[in-house]
Formats: sequence, structure tokens, C-alpha cells
Amino acid sequence: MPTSTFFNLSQAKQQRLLDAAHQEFSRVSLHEASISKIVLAAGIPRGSFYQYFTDKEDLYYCYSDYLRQHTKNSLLDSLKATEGDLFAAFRRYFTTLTAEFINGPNAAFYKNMFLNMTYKNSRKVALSTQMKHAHHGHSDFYANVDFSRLKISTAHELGMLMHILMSALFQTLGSYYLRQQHDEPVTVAQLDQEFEQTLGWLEHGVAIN
Amino acid sequence: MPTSTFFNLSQAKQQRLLDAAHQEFSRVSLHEASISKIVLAAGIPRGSFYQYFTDKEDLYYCYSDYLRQHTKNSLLDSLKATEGDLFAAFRRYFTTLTAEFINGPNAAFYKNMFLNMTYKNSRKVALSTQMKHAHHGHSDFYANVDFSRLKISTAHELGMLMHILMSALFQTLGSYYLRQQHDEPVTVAQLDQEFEQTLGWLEHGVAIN
DNA sequence: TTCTATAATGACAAAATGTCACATTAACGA
DNA sequence: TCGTTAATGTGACATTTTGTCATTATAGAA
Repeated sequence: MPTSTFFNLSQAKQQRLLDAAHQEFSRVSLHEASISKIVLAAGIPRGSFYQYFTDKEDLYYCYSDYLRQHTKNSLLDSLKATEGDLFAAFRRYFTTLTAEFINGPNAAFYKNMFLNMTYKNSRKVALSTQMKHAHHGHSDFYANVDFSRLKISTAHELGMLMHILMSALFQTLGSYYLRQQHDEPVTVAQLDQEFEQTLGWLEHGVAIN
Repeated sequence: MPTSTFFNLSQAKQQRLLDAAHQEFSRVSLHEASISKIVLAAGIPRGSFYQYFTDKEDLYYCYSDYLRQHTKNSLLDSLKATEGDLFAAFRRYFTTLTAEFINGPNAAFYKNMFLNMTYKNSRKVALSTQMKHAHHGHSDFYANVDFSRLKISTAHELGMLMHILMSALFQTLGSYYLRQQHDEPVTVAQLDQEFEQTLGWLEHGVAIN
């Protein structure tokens, strides 16, 4: 977490840092990013950087938080819009996400984020704040799920299902970026179809009987 | 890929390198690994390292290949043992994998591998060689799947399903290591149950009716 | 023995990171 | 207005790491 010193900075200066973060983390992954380049772009002395952040990671997660807070996509909103239908909510959420991630102004950042996302940091860059709380029976998210449509009941099961659904979503987006990087063109329609296929399997099962 | 020079080395010297790789990549993740420490441990001059490998990654994937080749676990074997039942094969495979990954001599290496696995490198460290070829209709793996049990037919669909199943498996193992690192004890039995839950959902669907 | 291609070696330049002693500013009471 | 104190700004620096390269050693063929 950034120090209080950072948050006490003028909006303009904070923004310079965030802009520099955007630039560098869009250029390369977190690991390849250079603090030297960031302080240069932000126009601040090297020492100051360490007064605000402990390291690259600190700035990275700060920037990803900033992005999340300035994005209106929320799984909870989708859930409300679909009257508690979890699968419908994920379909809706997926559509808004792809639009944002593939054509939005932060596409390059998200691409690096996805291609380099690990289990270790997946918690920290959780796209939806809901994820973190879904497994709590008293969360806002849990309260909005229509369980009569599902073969599950406990909050723990919901948490697990959410993880599977999220990793299916990540899988689809990740494979998009991967193929894009290997110059194998993929259309958004194909992506939709692949995610739909996966959701269908989870909804109705793959086994015959 | 390592140079031919590396493979021309005496077995003993190759092994020194692989042992050093094992040591360093068990200590820390690929990104945190230090070439300096590796050459020190292997007792070779720095320059030689670059004569054999282009960089850390090169050695890493070389070592992970080496591990795979010296491991008898194979999804294909499981598939044959279960007479083409894909889900049963994954259950079987999962059991052998957890034993190997959690208690085997390379547990520390696998832990770092899993916690830091990304979409970008997931292809290169594919645990099973079969994964890479599953989507080819003429692959050995494809030929052994009993499709009469499944609602799928094309090789492309099989490839997608394999990815989902693999990412469910990774998800389960990844969450194990993550919780372990946060000192939340997890038993192998719990892990089995979680994977079983997920497989059940994929087999029979989560939606009611 | 001499020649030649292949491999070994470690000193080195370049780049990056995190720290620290010192300079600057702001805040506030006398 | 001034002076004291706490907070913040600054960049030079030590350290570490990486990849390169000129030079040396080695082994097999002629």
C-alpha cells in the first residue's frame, strides 16, 4: 500500500505517477517494468518514488486499484440486472469486460496483466471486489444470488463456483491475448462462442445421461 | 532451447547444471532466480552458462522438461487405465499429481511453478505433453477418448474441454499452495473433495433441471 | 606436429535497485 | 516577523545483476 505521503500529494502529482504507471505497465509486464523509466516519465526524483511506494509492486497494485475504482463494470450490477441468475450475470459481465479489455483505452495494460497473472497475485488484482466476499454468507453478492436455479446452497460452494467461473473467464481472455500475440487472429464473436460453450458445460454438464 | 553444446557436455556436468537449477528454482520463482547463484552452485564459469542457455528461462524450461520426462505420471496412461473415461482419467491423474506435487522430492519446485504460472508460460510448462496435441484429431490422446460418454465430438471441443479441466486442476492445486503460504492448513482429503466438486459440476451441470 | 573448429573463462560495461545524508518546505506558536 | 520542528524532496552512491567479448584452452583431422 502506498504511504500516506503519496495520498497527501496534489492531485496533479498523483496523476503524473499514475499516468507514468499506465505508460510503463502498458509497455511491459510488471516484472519487466523499470522504476527508472517510471520516475523519468513522471518527472519526479528517484528518492521520492521510494517515499511513496515500497517497490514496483506497490505502485502496480495501486494503479490496478485505481483502474477498478474508475470502471463501472461490476459483477454485482450484472447479477442485479439478471435478477440473480448467476450464469446470465456472467454472460453479461463477460460482454462488458471484453469490450473494455480489448478495445478500451487500457487494453495494453490489461493484456500484460492477463498474460502475466499468477495464482500468487490473482487475489490482489481481483477484477471484482465481490470475488473477495462471495464466500461470506452475509455479503451483498451472496444475498443477490437466486439459489433456486442452482444445485448449490452454501456460501463456500458459491465461492468455489465463482472461482471456477472466473477462471473460465480468465482462461478465455488469456487465450485471446495469447493467440493475438502469436498473430493468430481471433474475433470477439469467436471469443463469445468459446465462453458460451464453457458456460454451457458448467450449466448443463458435459457427460451424457 | 539449450544449445547443442549443452547436450554434448558430459552427463555429469549436465547434471550439475540441472541440480543447480533444481536448487535455485526450488528456492525462489523463475523471476527471482539468480544466474549468479546458479553458476556458483553448478561450479561453472559465468560465460559458460551463456554458451549453453540464452537466459534463465531457457534453463528453466529445460529443467521442467527434464522433470516431465523423468516422471511417469501421464494423463494418457490414466485415460487408458480408465478405458477412455475422460473424467475418471482426470480423477486418477489428479490423485497421482497431488501425491507427487505435495509430498514428492520436487514439491518446492512445483510450488514456485504453480504460484507463478502465467497464461504466457502455461504452454511451455504443460505438465502433460498430451495437452499440446489433444486438439489434433489424429493424436494418440484423441484416439483413446470414449466420446460416447460425452456431449462433444470434435477435436477442437476436446481441446477446449481439456483446457477447462486442466485449469480446474491448476485452480485446485494453486489454491492449495496459496492457502499453505498463508498458513491456512489444507488436507489432501479436502483438496480431493474440492476437485471432485468441480468435476461433478462439469460432468452433470450446476443448473437445476 | 600443425591447423582449425569448438568450447571455456572471467573481466567488464551497462543497467537497475534501494538507501542515505543532506536540502527544502510547511506549519505554527512566540 | 522570526525560529523551531516535523515532514517531504533530492540525487549521488554502493551494490547487485546481467549479458558480452576478447582471449585462452582443447581436441580431432590432416
